Amino acid sequence: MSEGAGAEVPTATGARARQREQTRSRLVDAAREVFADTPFADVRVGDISARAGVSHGLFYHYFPSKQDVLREVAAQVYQELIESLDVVLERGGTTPLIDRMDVALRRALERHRREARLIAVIEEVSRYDEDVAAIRETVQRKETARIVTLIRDLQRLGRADPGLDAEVAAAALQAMVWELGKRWFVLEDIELDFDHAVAQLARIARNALGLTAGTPEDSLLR
Amino acid sequence: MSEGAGAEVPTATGARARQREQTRSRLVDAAREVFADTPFADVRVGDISARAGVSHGLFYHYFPSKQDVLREVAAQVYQELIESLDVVLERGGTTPLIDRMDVALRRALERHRREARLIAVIEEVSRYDEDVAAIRETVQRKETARIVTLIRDLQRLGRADPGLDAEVAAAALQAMVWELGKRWFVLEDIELDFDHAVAQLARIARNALGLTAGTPEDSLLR
Amino acid sequence: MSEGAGAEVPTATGARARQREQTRSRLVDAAREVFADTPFADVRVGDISARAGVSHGLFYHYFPSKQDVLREVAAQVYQELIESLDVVLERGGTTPLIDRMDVALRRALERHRREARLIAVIEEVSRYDEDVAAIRETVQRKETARIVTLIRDLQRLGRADPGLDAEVAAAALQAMVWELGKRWFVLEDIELDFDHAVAQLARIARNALGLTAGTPEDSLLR
Amino acid sequence: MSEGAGAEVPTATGARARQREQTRSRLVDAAREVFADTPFADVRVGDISARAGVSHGLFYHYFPSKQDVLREVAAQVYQELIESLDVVLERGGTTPLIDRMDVALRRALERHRREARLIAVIEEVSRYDEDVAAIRETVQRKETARIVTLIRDLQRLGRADPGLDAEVAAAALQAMVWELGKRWFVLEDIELDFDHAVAQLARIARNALGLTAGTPEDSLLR
DNA sequence: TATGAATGAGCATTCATTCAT
DNA sequence: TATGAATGAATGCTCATTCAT
Repeated sequence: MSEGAGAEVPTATGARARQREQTRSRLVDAAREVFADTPFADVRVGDISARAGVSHGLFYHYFPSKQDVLREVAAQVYQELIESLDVVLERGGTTPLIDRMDVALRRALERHRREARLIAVIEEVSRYDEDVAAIRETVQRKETARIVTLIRDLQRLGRADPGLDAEVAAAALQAMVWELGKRWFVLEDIELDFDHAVAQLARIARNALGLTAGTPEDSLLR
Repeated sequence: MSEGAGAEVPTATGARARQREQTRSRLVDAAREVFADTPFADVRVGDISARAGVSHGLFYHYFPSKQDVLREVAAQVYQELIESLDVVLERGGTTPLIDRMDVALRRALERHRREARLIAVIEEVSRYDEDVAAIRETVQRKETARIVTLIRDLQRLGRADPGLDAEVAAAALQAMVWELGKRWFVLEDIELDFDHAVAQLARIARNALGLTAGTPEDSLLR
Repeated sequence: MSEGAGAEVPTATGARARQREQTRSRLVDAAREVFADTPFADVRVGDISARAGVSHGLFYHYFPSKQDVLREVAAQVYQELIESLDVVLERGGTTPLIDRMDVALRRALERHRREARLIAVIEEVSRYDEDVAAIRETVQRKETARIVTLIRDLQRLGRADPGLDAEVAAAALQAMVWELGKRWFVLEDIELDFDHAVAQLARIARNALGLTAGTPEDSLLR
Repeated sequence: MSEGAGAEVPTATGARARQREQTRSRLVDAAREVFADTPFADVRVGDISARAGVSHGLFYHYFPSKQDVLREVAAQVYQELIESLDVVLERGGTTPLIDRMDVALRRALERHRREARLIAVIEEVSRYDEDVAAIRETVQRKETARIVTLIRDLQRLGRADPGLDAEVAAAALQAMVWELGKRWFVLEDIELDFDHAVAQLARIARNALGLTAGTPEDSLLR
């Protein structure tokens, strides 16, 4: 055999670790699906383990409780959320300053369309679970901060209404998107063509900030 | 009949009915308090009857289940919500057209400040209880319709951005208020001076709709 | 009807209270039986409620947990134990001083014969349940104190070995009885004729204390 | 065979056996510690293997169940117990007959002081585990028998109360020691100076048996 | 021999709901 | 109408035990 005998133990360990990681993700993935489908309080641990295809008891080798998986799911979902905005909103990105709000809006709504149900559950639980609350708050604050920076940059360039309190404006725009996401994709109160709605929201946002049209040189402003 | 005069029966019945009504509202009030304090799933029927000062079993003389009281509470809260806006937004009111958005915004936020926790619970439950969902949807649609009308009136008078889809704009502004209410008063992510925030939000809303300043005759536009 | 109408409410309440008390005792009695038969850790709440002939859930209307019924049982058993000795050992009783040890010994062993299994369980649980421990300790200390008094009285009259530390001697005699009770009636290591054994133990106890034979006047010593 | 010389196999096997024995005692030692600390029913196999520093599963290579280690522990503890008395009580020992009871008492109490918690657990379990019961019974019977012999020897020499049934007296004295041991060292009801208590118990025992003082020749009586 | 992932049975506990009084 | 005792279904969680590696 060409593989050294000593290598076997680490390999075995590696296999174990891999196996462990796999089972764990299977549980988290199952939890994501279940949480998206069922009111949090009605989710039984058995639903999750069943969907993951493992025994009931095994759940407890990986998570101490139902709330704990949700924490993991929340972290995951929010991570994805912020990553998808980071690219657009980060200073020094490739999107022209003046267009960033538009692009971010579309990205955010796309993401909400996909994860709206989970987001709603996370928000619900964050009302009484401190850990989940902390995760939610951290991510939302980070997102708000990005928007605040964008608005201030625009104000500094004379492109946005200087009378706006950037903090309030950022919170307001963010709130608009999150709540619309919920009504549109979870509560399904609203029926709109996606592209039309995004275009309109972009217009509303631009109006709200008092954005003035860009000039050719704007592409240089990052 | 050996029992007292026939006249007594209606009186007795009246007393009964009054008593009944009283107990019923005591239960609803107790429920409002409990729901505002406790995650819906954790509320036990016993909590409500205990707070109402009646026996556990009596609850079931009035409501078939926990969800049913919530329906009643939801109807109540939403009724109050819409009434407080109706005065402002109804056509033919005394508030000048151009100022209605401002006033409505303030009113709405005041109401949310007071009932934010209940609103959050109702929204949560409406995700899986059709009846509550129907109540919520009806009221919100009514509110949206009012805003749509206002925006269209403003557009017709050449005071608002004619490029806006009034439906989308109305939904967006409404979403902004409801979500800010939750973050501000329930999740307590946001700390803002109430008057400053209201003024800023009014400015944002005006910008968003592209409202142009009013002229003296505007006070005639209702 | 000769009974006043007003009397009905208290009667009804009385009936309720009686009913409640009855159910409670049924549970306690059932618990006594079960605990005597089954290792404490193996007792399921369901065993108790089943033997009491009530539903599983009803148990929890009366006791917060299995340990709590045991506390009640312990209190009961120990109360009976001490009462059966009190009559003999209390100063001013009718039993001549010199005979008290004999009588007490017989009484105690009779009681142990009847309740040995429960006593063993209580002792076991008192190793890790503070409340049960407190009950056991209180009663045993009281019993020891009685014996100490008896020995001191005998020493004062010159009837018992003055070189004995009454505290140690009392503890030793008490220990002898309790442990023999367990080996004889629970572990069933020992097979003895009851009366013969009691007579022998009385002789051993008298020897141990160095009791000198009584004179006719002794019947006056109480 | 490509693996080393044949001589290695026995050596390897020897090493294996040594290793096996080592792991086994590590488990037994760990069990002793755990059982002394934790109510038997609350001891999990995992506690023992964890304290032994081996994996959970490995436990089952050595013992079929928790009860089985306890059997081993019980055997060990009781073996130590009887050995420490054998030296004193065995006929033909070096201790003068008349002093044996004293010495045995002290030895026994020293042993109990050290192992009281384990003894209590073993006794508890022996109430429902036949194997443990057998171990306990065997040792205690052996101990009783030694005392019976001693008492009979003393009676034969006219040194002890001839009216005593040696069987009952032996059981009574043994019971006294075991139970005092538990109350003193496990339940901690009693607080006594060790030497004082031992001296007193010796006096009580001597009284109980009616032992008369020895003469110089007694040292010859063995 | 050693590991620890996986299984599944078992029990305590809670609580909505009913019903005799 | 009002009470609260009684029911029983539902589910979270633990842990002994097995087994693939």
